[in-house]
Amino acid sequence: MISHAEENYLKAIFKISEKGTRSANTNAIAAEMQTTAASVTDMLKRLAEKNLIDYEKYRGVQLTGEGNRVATALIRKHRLWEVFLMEKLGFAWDEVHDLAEQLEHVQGDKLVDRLDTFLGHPKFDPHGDPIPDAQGRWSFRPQILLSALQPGNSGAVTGVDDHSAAFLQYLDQLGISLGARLELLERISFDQSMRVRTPDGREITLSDKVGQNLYLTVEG
Amino acid sequence: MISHAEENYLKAIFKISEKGTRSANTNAIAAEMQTTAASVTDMLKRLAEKNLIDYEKYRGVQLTGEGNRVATALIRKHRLWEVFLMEKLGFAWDEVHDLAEQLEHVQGDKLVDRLDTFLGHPKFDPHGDPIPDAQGRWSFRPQILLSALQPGNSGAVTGVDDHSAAFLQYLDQLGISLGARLELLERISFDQSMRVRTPDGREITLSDKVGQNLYLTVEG
DNA sequence: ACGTATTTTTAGCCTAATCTAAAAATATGT
DNA sequence: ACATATTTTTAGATTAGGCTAAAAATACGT
Repeated sequence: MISHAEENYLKAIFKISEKGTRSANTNAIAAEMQTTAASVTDMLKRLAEKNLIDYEKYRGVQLTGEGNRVATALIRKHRLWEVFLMEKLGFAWDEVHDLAEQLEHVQGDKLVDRLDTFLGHPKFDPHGDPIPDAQGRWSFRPQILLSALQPGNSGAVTGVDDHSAAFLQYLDQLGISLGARLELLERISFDQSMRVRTPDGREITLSDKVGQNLYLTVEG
Repeated sequence: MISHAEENYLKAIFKISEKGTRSANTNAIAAEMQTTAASVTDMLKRLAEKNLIDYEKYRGVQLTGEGNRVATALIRKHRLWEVFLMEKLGFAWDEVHDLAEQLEHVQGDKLVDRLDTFLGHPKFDPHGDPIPDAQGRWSFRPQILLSALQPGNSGAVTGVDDHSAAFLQYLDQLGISLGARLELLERISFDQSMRVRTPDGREITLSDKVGQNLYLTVEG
């Protein structure tokens, strides 16, 4: 039996390890979980005891095969519920995260699999993040940051890096949603801001910070 | 803030009070919650402290207005999720209870209301139990037990009293689902068993115990 | 109405998960 | 390489929720 708290720690460790830059050390986990380092140490002992992580004092942690399986299943559930909330219940993409955070802890493999079928086996969630399948396999697609695009080229928005409500609401306000085709017209060398053409033909200016958080897939 | 455990106690107290026969005393609550009387006493103190119940030592409990509101909202969520699981995900009616038991604790009024809209504002759940609306108002419809029906009369199955998987699976096996029209042909005086005609024209025999757990609505 | 049975509460203990403060280990800068 | 800074762990306390065993209150049968 794995508690909700334990599940959340496994997910946090997965996320940190995924980024690869930082090692999954105690402080990083504490920051991700919004808790104290002492609490994290406590929990790491418990997770190691259950063979969900490999843990050596002062040396950071790594998920075991089983820990990875649990974290992957959790992410699958989270992202499938996000799709449900947006596609079926009409929530906006900045509203789904907190609800999915609760729904992902509902137990029942049959539930997840039927939800997956009901939604038509989606491969990506409303933020463009991949949804692992029932066997834990991930989908990939080539995507680059808007800020890495050469002026004159265009692509479809397929993901965001920053998942904050503030960023997502700003994108809504700009009329940019997942799938929107953007053309990079010009890069301003002074502040790295970008002049971009939106799907409806408008020309807008985006800051470099926006460009660093928008993933595009360049067509054919 | 009300914890999951507190919510479950409120729901249990509601259920016991609803039946009316027994008062909501400590032992009844312990039985309903599958726990000990000592644990119940502890919790009752906490719930009284939060003004969710009226509690006098040794004298049983009653929900306050607020306690009733919380319990009603919980039942609303539970039953809406049951409808979702059966109608949208194709679960059988003996499978939905345990999943709904988890889903009902997901917080978010907007979620419930949107789910309600998505499902078309159902008034009854897959077991025929009424679903309170967002204001806590209940739907009623006239229904009587099959065992109280006069031979020669017929009605549509609109509810079950026993919600156990064993009973529901037996009904499935008999080809009796919600909405099925049954005609009571004959009552056997020896053991109170009943000869009944099913929607597909078959004649079957049902025990009195089955008759005591099947609610019918008699048309016109 | 009085002794017995039942119900309910109290008391004391347990586990999971969290916290703060202090100690220990590791990392870093000159 | 050594003093200082940072990170991590330990120690001890807290809260929610649950348990068992014993005590107290209430109910019941004759």
